[in-house]
Amino acid sequence: MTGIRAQQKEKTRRQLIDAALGQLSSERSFSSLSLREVAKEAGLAPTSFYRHFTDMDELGLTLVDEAGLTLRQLMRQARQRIEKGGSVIRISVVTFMEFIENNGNIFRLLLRERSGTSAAFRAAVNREISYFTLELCDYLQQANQMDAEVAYMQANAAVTIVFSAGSDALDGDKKDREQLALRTIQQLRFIARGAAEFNHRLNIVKNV
Amino acid sequence: MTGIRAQQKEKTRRQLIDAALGQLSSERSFSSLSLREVAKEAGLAPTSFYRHFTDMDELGLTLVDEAGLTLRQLMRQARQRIEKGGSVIRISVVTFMEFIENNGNIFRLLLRERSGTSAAFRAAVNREISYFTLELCDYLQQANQMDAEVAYMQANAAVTIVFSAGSDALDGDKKDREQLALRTIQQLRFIARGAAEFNHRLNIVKNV
DNA sequence: TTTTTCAGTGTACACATGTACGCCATTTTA
DNA sequence: TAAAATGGCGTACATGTGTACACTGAAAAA
Repeated sequence: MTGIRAQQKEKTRRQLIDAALGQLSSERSFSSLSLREVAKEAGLAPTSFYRHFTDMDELGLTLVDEAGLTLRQLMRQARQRIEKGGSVIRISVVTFMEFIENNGNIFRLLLRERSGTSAAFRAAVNREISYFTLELCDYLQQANQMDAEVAYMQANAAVTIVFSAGSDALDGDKKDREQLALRTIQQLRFIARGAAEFNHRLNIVKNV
Repeated sequence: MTGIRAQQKEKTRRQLIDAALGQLSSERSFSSLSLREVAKEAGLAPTSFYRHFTDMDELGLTLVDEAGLTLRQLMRQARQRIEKGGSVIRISVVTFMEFIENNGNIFRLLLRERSGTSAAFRAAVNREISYFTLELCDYLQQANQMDAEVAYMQANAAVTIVFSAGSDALDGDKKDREQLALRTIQQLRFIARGAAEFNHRLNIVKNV
């Protein structure tokens, strides 16, 4: 017994989430969405909204979680591609750019709420990004036998660069995005090279 | 003759600008400010606002210009310090962190509107940041005899990293900020090292 | 079967917003 | 000095907002 009632409730909850996501665009931020708008878009009376969320904020935090999920799915996709061989950096950047093309509004949500007016939102977004960073950090340590701290600094810098490029990509066309990808790849190589060198010197010191 | 009238007008215009700036905080973004609030804070009747700006948007763009001005003043300060000797990277980062401490709300404005819902705002902020980047790019070319494109990529990456660190610094305390500064300095060194090496290889190719 | 629970509705209210309009007082121009 | 321009004010209005409240019908529990 699933509970026909709980099932229906879950369904309209999703409608609310999807309604909110659907209203996001380059000229519409989550904070500019009203409870009434979202409820209307979901085909609900305004007051029914409260049966699912106490607040627009609560809905928003749910969206951020949703975005984090999409982000992790992105990473899985990238890893699969990497296992098939090729430049790790290139594949990662290209995958990320594809992600942005297909999930522009979700990415915008993350970008905006990261510097938004709600501390809870900022924390939630930063948490998602830190997962992202830590996974990359692990990878660097394992694949390149890197010092933990050096790996973290590289991972953090790389994620920052990639997210910033993603932000730029949102406003550009296909052509811009390709050029942006090339630049980003080069910048990530700078970082990787600098970190590797530092790591090398660190190893020498350790062995003495 | 200054025109006692124009003089007074300029004064209340400033009051509006300052009122808007004054209302910005970590939990209050420009887009959440209402025309009435700003007018009230400036000691004006709501409708008088229109004597100075057609729109809140127009006020906002003025604020972005203001922020750009502050940013350039920051660079001047950094250059002065650098001329007195010391690590360029360290001095730049420390200066930037000081800037954030003293101008948190202006910096927040830039961060937020860069990913905001108004294309005009985004363009304005990106313009200011590109000035910032280009100046650094010039410096790198001149001081390190760097290839133009490599210098640009380094400058762009460095500015991205520093801005992102600035964003993180906004939410932390003094202690966090110091640690953040150290990390940022190291990351900038990674980038500088990687770029320098690439530039070196480029020179070899050119000389053949 | 009877009772309880609860997702969803419609009405209603107080409140904040942008801005049109007409007025005033003072500076500026003629 | 007379006329025009203009910064600032108060009133007024339509619109959108969050949410309190009482209600309904169907599912779940007793």
